[in-house]
Amino acid sequence: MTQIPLARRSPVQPDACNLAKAIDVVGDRWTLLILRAALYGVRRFDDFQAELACPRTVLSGRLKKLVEDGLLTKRTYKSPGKRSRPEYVLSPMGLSLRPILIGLTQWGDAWLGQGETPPISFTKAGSKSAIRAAFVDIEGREVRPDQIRPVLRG
Amino acid sequence: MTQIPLARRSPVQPDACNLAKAIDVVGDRWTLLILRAALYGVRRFDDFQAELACPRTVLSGRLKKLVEDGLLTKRTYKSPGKRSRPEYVLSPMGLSLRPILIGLTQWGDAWLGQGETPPISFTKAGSKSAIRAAFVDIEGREVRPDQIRPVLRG
DNA sequence: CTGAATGGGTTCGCATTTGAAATCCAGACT
DNA sequence: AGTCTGGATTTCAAATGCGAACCCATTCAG
Repeated sequence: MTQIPLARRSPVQPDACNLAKAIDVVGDRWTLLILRAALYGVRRFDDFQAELACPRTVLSGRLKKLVEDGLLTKRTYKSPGKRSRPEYVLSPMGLSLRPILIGLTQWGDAWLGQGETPPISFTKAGSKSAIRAAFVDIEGREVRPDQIRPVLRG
Repeated sequence: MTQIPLARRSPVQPDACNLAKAIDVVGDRWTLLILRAALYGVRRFDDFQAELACPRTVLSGRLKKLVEDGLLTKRTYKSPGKRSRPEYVLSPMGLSLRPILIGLTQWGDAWLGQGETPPISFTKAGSKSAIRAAFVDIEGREVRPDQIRPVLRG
């Protein structure tokens, strides 16, 4: 197992680090739960609310921030015979978080699932064997975790 | 671009979902920032504090929770001529979050980096070309995002 | 033309969490 | 004995969170 050498500070200041910026955008419980629901296709205010069981104030605030940050797009839908309503759909920026949330799901399956079969898993279309989050080189071949090396700019 | 079909509810109840459980464990700004630092090798209370600039109360609480949840291991170190101190090192459970945080870093590079060269990137040992987070099938070959299919248990 | 129903919020009051600073504590060094 | 230092807890104001109630516009039913 990779042992990480002791460091007094991280090599990149948090405020210059895109990971820290990403954490500012998605590093919040409700925000992550909203994105989880959105990736499953939930789009409407009341559906989010039923799904998350969170205060409407919080939901309203988080949706607004997600739209401002560009992860969700607010647009209008209209079912026939009903008035038009806003719905919140994932933008490309939001959609591209999918691998990360699937990775986190699988991490949860491995460490928090108490040995039970995961309720949901992922396969390649047309295949039955499971896929997993990993790293690949430029040619799409897997790179094992102990082969990963950080490189600082400069 | 994959368009996700409308759903009123997600296919897995949040409290049965390992993603939701994972979010309960790591879905917090300070927790994520602590893990970020830990993955770069930070281990000691004051080093975390200098790195994060967060209240010591909050840091103390988060470290305790991370130990309880099993992501960090509290152990003792002793520099010669100094008294022994606790340090917080990543457990295997914590280490296995690395791909996810690297993935999130690259997501931030892509969407929040304002076109600048990322301050840190990752390569395969002995190679110069960058690696990226992706999905692989059982044989370690990449699976494109639009090929991913969720499968419910049952 | 009312009146209720529905979806999508906002307002309000209170409880919890957070932040910043001060304090505490144990062991090593002088 | 006194001081320094890393690792925390205490204190209290300020921010954020929660839940419930309320508001608003539209549509449908009578």
